[in-house]
Amino acid sequence: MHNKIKDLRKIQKLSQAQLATLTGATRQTILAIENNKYDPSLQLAFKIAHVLGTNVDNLFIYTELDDLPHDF
Amino acid sequence: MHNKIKDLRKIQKLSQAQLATLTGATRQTILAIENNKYDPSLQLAFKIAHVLGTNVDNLFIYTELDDLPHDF
DNA sequence: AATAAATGTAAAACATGTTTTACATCAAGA
DNA sequence: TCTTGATGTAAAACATGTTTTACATTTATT
Repeated sequence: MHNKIKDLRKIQKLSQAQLATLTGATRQTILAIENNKYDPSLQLAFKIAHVLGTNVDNLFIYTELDDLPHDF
Repeated sequence: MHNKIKDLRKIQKLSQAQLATLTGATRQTILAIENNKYDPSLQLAFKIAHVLGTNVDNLFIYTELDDLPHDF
């Protein structure tokens, strides 16, 4: 799983801190998600997509890798 | 947040156990999500949507309530 | 009515996601 | 060059999601 958050955020000229405020999350969370440290919860995914003017299916790219058990 | 999983699962004539197997989750997880005990992870949301022949934005309904802090 | 399959309840252990705090690095502008 | 804003690293505490196990209830089938 990866995502287009950083790209869309920059298009909107938002900082990580601003996106965090707009989504009710913290800057650390936005940072971690942008850098693929982990994936957001479904709720946060919806909020981010909404703020960035898109939807979850467009913002996040589900890869075949995500079908494998997590210890691969 | 709520979802259409139970409805779409029944249309496909799948049991909770079958849907669990097809998505790599357990029956308890499917049960809990169908009954809104909690929301799935983003990965699992994508897998369920895929198995049920739809997408995340269609399968899950994000409500205004989800914008409130969790202690409301 | 009896059996089996499907669904529901419950709780502990574990995995993942989020916040908080603090500090480091990088880039841009004064 | 100094300062500021933005981004990155790190780790502990906490919240949420998932599995495992066991058992109860409902629904369908014979």
